[in-house]
Amino acid sequence: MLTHEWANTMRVRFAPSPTGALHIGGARTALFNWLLARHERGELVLRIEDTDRDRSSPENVAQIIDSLRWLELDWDEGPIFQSERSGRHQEALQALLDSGHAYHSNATAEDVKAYKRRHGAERGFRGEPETGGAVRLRVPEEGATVVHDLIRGETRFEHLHLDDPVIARADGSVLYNFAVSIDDLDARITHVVRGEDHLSNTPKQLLVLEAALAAGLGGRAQPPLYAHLPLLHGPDGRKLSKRHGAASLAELREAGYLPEAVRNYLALLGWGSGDDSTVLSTEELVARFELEQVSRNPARFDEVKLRWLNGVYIRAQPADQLGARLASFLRNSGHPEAAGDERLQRAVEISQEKIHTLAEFWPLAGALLDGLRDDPKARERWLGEAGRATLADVRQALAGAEGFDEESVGAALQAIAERRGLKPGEVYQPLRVAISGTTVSPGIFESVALLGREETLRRIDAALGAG
RNA sequence: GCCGCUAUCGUCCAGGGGACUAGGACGCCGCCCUCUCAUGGCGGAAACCCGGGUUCGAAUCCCGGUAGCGGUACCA
Repeated sequence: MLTHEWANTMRVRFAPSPTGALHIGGARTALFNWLLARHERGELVLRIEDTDRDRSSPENVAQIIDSLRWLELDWDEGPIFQSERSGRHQEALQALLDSGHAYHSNATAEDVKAYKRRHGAERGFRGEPETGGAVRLRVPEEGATVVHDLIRGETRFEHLHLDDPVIARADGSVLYNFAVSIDDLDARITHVVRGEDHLSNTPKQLLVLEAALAAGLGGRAQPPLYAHLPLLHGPDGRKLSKRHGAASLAELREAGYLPEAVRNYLALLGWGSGDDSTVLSTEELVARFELEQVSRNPARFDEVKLRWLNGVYIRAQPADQLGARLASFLRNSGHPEAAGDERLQRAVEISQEKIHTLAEFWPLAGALLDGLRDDPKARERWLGEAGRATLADVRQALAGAEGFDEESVGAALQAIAERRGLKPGEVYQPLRVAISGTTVSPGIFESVALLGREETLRRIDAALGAG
């Protein structure tokens, strides 16, 4: 990775705007910056771009930081709040005004349109210096600004096509393209890694940077190198939004995804490991991550694949760790009593290979911890006359079983199937419905053993008496 | 409209002039395992956007078209 001669350490930044929750796209950008910084032993700066006073809120800031923490991404500096840097911004703005790189302009959006109608649609707006109004950056008439993008190669923007951009409002407050440039300069950022939607902004920022440097701002610093990441889309190919599936990190968390699985999955969106491997620990991701391997194509967020990957991580982790995570998940998702249940750990163990997300645990095994589920179809199908007859046998066998662990339960039930000449399922399904209320549960022997003899018989009796 | 980016299985990622009868993963289909649901194993269907050009040879390089996306704010 090339480093600037003016800096011996790579410095990258993640700069979310607190106008909403942290989106999956934003999280991917954060992750890529984090991976890059860790891979290159560089530094990551967190900056909150809150210059849009109307849409930014402290709640959103807290939410974003909370999401980053949940994803277990850390940073070396910040959060720096852009809004707290207005003094510096004013100073820089004045310097550009003084040096003639910027000028006051009262031109409105309508004036710009009219200008283009006169000069041709492809011709950028150029204003005349006035006494008041907004501040525009003076774009050089000749030449072009070339973005040497680390992912896309060179992209050339002819100055002819660029409007003189407004960099400060009439009230003096600065705008995004200006604040970003000055902040990157001051923070001595060496590499800007962000979404492709910023590619078109880059020449403006480069122009601000050049003007600032020419005006004596920034000391020995130089403009950063840029890398524009392909955008992330929803499953339908359209922009990611709340309308389809989980769109924010918070929703992913509530859906029971594990942060390490989310990191793994997100890393695969727009980046290839180089050797076709898909399951990569965070350590491996850090070791392998290269900006050069980042794809230029937009990617779709596919929750189905995330779910599969999440299942891989769920199965791979130690059962006691999964138990602890499930306890905390249940506590936060409306089942605090189950979180404290001493049988939870065992219930988790017998469910581990059957669930893909933390949220899938409760529907599968919750009946073992609290009460019966209500599934009329299941009762109708399995607790009819034949089912109840079988169940009566099952009751007797279980009541008289030697012990009540998985093995003895299994032995007792198998004996019934043989004696009555039934297929295993014909014995197990009535029992499953009797003890859980539904047709889906962890393994029947394990489930019965977990319930214990007393509770199992109680539930069987209820089923036998019900019809 | 103008400016820009992108284009390989349904999706993600490989392949970057001959090793391509285009590889891996998810998903899908079939079979096996099996007490439900899963897991696991085996097998299968499935793609180089279109048209020109360069070349002995193009998925790969060039041009054009088309499509998708982004920008075009006194938003970020």
